[in-house]
Amino acid sequence: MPELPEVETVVRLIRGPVEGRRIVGATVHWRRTVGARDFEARVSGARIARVWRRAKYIVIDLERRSKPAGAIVGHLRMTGRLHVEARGVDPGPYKKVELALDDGRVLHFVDVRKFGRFEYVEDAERELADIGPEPLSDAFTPDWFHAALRAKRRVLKPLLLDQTFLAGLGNIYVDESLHRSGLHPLAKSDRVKPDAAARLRDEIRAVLSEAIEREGSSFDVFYRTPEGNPGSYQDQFCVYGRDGEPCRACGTIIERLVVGQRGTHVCPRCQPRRTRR
DNA sequence: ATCCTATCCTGGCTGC
DNA sequence: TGCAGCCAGGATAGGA
Repeated sequence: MPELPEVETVVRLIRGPVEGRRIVGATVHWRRTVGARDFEARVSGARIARVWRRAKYIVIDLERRSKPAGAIVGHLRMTGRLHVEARGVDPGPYKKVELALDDGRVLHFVDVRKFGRFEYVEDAERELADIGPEPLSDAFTPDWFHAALRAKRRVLKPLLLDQTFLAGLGNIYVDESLHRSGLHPLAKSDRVKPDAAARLRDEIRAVLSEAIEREGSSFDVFYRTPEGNPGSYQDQFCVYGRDGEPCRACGTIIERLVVGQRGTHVCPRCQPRRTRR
């Protein structure tokens, strides 16, 4: 659901309203969302220095007296939302945390379910140290990718979903990237040839970039940008959620299977189980 | 090392 | 129409 493009969209739209603001008060409506009992004390009075993204995490760097003072690390999981509203706006029954800002506005963390997290940490870099490279960064080179795939002996799709291997991909964008590269989700990672790895790397970057341009994907009521708008990348889906419909590339009916307990969508013609020749 | 299952949650869908 | 039951999904823990 919220994967890299959706989280990136949230970060970009939250950044303007909150960077530079001071948190003048914190209200926790659901304790498990923030974990620690002292969340309110840790964040109250701090200034928001920077908002950034790592994988699917939203990081809000804090400072006190111009010195780093920990961070808030948020994760939307499936249904979390972050948005800034004028004081007095009721975010509805699923509100979990709210941060009052010094301009009178309020940053809301809302979640229909209770999987999302919005926690204070001393050292965000350390907390996120085990995550793999950012697919849109220069570190994600074809050579690195091919070597990394070969070093693992895993089924391709679950490996791509593994955040310690590569950051930010979720069910939707993995299915789309695999389709565009002509690779089957059940392929073994160590059997992916250098040119196929390079192709997959390019398609991952293209899919993510295009999805960011379109402010992510919305196909149910859950994901909305902080401004309340749906994304539009769902209109570009080639396979995700299209089982039973014809492949846009070849007309073959898209199939749904389960890989690593995840609903998985493939075109059996574009993504042959065994590599041709 | 890798894989599999359960857990957390709730709205929405399916089938009777 | 009403309702029970199932499913989706990201991350993580624990077991095989």
